[in-house]
Amino acid sequence: MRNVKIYWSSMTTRSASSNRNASRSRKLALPYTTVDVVIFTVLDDALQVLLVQRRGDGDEPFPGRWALPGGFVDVEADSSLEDCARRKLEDKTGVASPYLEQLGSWGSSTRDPRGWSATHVYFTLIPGQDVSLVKGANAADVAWFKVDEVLHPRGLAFDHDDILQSAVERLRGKVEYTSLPAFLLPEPFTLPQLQRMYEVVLGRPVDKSGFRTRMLAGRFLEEVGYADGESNRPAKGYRLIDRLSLVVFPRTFSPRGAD
Amino acid sequence: MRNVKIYWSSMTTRSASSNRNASRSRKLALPYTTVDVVIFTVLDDALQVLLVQRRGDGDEPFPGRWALPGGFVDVEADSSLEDCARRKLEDKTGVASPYLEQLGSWGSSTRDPRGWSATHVYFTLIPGQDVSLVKGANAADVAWFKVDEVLHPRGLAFDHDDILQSAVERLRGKVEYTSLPAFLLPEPFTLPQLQRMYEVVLGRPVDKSGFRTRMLAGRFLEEVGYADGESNRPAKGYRLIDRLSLVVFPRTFSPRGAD
DNA sequence: CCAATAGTGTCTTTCAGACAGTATCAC
DNA sequence: GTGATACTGTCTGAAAGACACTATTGG
Repeated sequence: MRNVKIYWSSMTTRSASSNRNASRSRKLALPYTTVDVVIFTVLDDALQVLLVQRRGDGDEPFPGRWALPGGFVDVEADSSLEDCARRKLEDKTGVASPYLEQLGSWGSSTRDPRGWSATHVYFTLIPGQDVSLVKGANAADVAWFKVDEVLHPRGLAFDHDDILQSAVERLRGKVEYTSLPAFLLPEPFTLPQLQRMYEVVLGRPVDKSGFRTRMLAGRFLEEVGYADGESNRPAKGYRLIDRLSLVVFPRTFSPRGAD
Repeated sequence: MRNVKIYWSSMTTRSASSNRNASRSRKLALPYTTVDVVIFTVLDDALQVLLVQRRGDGDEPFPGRWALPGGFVDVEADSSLEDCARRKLEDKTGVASPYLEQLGSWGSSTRDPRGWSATHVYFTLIPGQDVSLVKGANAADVAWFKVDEVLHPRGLAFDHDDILQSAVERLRGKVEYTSLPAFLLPEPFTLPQLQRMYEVVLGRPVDKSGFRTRMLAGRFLEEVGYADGESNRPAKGYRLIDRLSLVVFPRTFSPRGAD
């Protein structure tokens, strides 16, 4: 025998102030709304993440600390959350990545010292080579960091350690059964290169034969000439048939149900 | 050769107004922040979702239309997004469901006619029996609906059709390889009952033998006596060892890689 | 005995994992 | 030829799918 409130509790409270279209001058305090982007790449055979150093002066929280790129939603400029995320990604990297996935949202009264805030987090994978140029042409406050070194010891601004942790788990999880790592390579790429991406992200070797079978069975790659080899047998070049969508394999790479 | 902005664009704009802890009286407009909950159950051998009818009077948008339960984050009362979702769930159902998963967030300038808004969506599964009492004790504006009938024709308020669609896809997807449907049953339950939950959600029959092997191999159930049968062999009763966490099976139920 | 549902055994097919073998380049 | 890397073939073992079989209740 429980009781049930009939109307939306907050809704009711809110409409009691009887201003419908006014988005300013209200009674109820609104949380801050931000968007952050976790940008992964593989450089130097290591999984890396793009971080931005917060300003050391002024009155902003976490001065001088490194953080995920992101910021407040701009009601005038951003038409949607994904739109906002895409712009932040392009601002920092110059890359208009087609693949952008929502990771989740984090919101609480304590995560930002300025007040109640909620952030919508997206993540993406981009080819590292494309961006190194940008980084070189810039100052020290945008940089790639090896994920493992960022996570211990933890030290990012806000709750970005938690967010990054989640992103890495999601990434490693999905790599087991999707074609995600293909987004880490510039096209055209070879199967051995792609295999390397899987190995770097997963942190373990992958069998060559099984790997090739799987990739080709996925029907998401199309041949496009040969890569110019170094001094051995040249590998076939491939590119994604559809650079937007992800292929899901029917099984994971190695069933971990070993007990 | 791309260019890179050094500072967070929105952040900069914002701090230019030079008020750090003030959460009111600013220049920048803030989006509305809401939380919605997709509450699933199985009743009458059908997957159902809890909906709330919006008020027909007043100046609120989508009067009289059905919507997912949810509403504005209350900065005073809610300490976090999940906290907020849990309260809304309990308000509507009286159930303090241990399992609550974040589905994603939807935010844009157009989804709410009152202005830029972003909603954080959670979803949960609860035993239908527990709640039917509550519904009986109440008026007509909280009710269960068969998911299939809600989705076509679509007709929910806001973008709740899209959200529900996503929730159903996520649910069906995860049911293939997790123990999710166990949350649809009151404890103790039997394996045949659990199998039924899988079949209802997936919309197809599941092999008995394989099903039992899988569930028992998952080591997430513990025996607890026998169910009092009707007029045939009584089944063993089980309950979840850990009512909070989900078990992930190494493979999906039926590899859909059939082309 | 029968009906009905719970639970098990067994065969087959499929497929990942392992690894050995072959192919094609530079020198 | 050698060395190096790309690519393929084959065997094996584990597990899912299908389905027949046994078990335990009430009447």
